[in-house]
Amino acid sequence: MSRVTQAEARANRQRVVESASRLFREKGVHDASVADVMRSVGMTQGGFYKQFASKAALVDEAAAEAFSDMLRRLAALDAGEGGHDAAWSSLVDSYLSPEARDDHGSGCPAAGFAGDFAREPGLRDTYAAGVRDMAGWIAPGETGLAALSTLVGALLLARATAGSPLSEEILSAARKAAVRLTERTADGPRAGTPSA
Amino acid sequence: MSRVTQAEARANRQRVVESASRLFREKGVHDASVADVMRSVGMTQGGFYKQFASKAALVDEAAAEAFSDMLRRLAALDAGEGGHDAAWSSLVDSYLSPEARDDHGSGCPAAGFAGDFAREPGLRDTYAAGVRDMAGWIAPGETGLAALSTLVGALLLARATAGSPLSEEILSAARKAAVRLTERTADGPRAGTPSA
DNA sequence: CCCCATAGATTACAATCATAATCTTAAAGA
DNA sequence: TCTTTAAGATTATGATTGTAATCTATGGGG
Repeated sequence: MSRVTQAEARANRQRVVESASRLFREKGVHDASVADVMRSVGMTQGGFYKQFASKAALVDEAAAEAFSDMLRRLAALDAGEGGHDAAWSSLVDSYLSPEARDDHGSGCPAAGFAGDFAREPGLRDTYAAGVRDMAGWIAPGETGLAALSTLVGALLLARATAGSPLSEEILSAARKAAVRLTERTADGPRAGTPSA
Repeated sequence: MSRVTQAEARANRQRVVESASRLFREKGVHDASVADVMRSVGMTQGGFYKQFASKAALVDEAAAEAFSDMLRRLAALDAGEGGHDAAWSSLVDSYLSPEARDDHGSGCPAAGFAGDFAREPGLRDTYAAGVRDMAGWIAPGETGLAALSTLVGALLLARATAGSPLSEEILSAARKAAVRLTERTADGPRAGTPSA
């Protein structure tokens, strides 16, 4: 069986990207094979290279998809009551929750792809753009970058120590620290002010 | 050629563990094969399973080795002038330097192994113990855990965005934030005080 | 000095992988 | 309707992997 509508083919391609974005975060880029990804959408690996130049190209698209998904969620948080401060506080709580720690598949792409992009030059632009956007949402300038670092580091440490009581301690400690990092400093105008 | 002194064999085993601890951090656990590790110490994969039960067992030993190495370096920092505060400040600067970002091989095991241990239950005890020790060195209680999260997150983000100017921005922002996290709070006794 | 336990070499194995050529069939264009 | 084109299936390829059996020769204990 084969040959579907152009519209169906485009939808299939999109389903591949979306499923890949989950699988790559869940099992890791290396442990999710092309065949795994295709099978997860009910297809065989046959048509893969008709749609993607290589697995690396799919990784790139999957990361982009995951980041844009995350940014959509962040924008939705802003629409709630309490403005951005409340949205940020809410993000910290959900980002560093035990549920988010255990759910690798739909978690933060900055954390989920960090290990895989660290050794792969060439397609880091997508990742860097996503990180910049996420940090920018948190707070402008250095504050956002520092707070995002804390979130990502705590999530990864909590995942790698899951099962130990230390894992929850890390989440709890980082929750407080992240909020503290975005509070106004006593001796400055705003914590988020760009540096010199 | 084969059969060496018991002492030589023990030394060879140790060299394997040490080389593995570098290689696993440098290329990733998945991309450093057993044959790679053995070849890196001038041997073939033949004798590997005479010394280790599995690759996972070597990963465990390699991580333990990397952590004890890191802790030795931390202890050495404390021996310098200025006491622990100066040691901590010095660690932040070196930990979040561009050199440390680019040198995956001898870098922090909490960061280098984070991705690999996140999906591998069973041998997380070694990793958790190492993380606890490192955080404890930084500061007691939640402060140490939060500061370590910031360091690890920033290092991983900086690595995954290396080549982009964002990478240096992350390092710089996190350097300031890490120090700030360990400063005494204005409205509390000590930042590092254990929580409720 | 002799026997044997064993470190390490050689070789083999069964999986799994990314990639690709080939085939089939139905959609798209005329 | 008829031809072209491409989506997806089937199958193949060559490399790499973790693991392991087998071989060897040499230290170490007697």
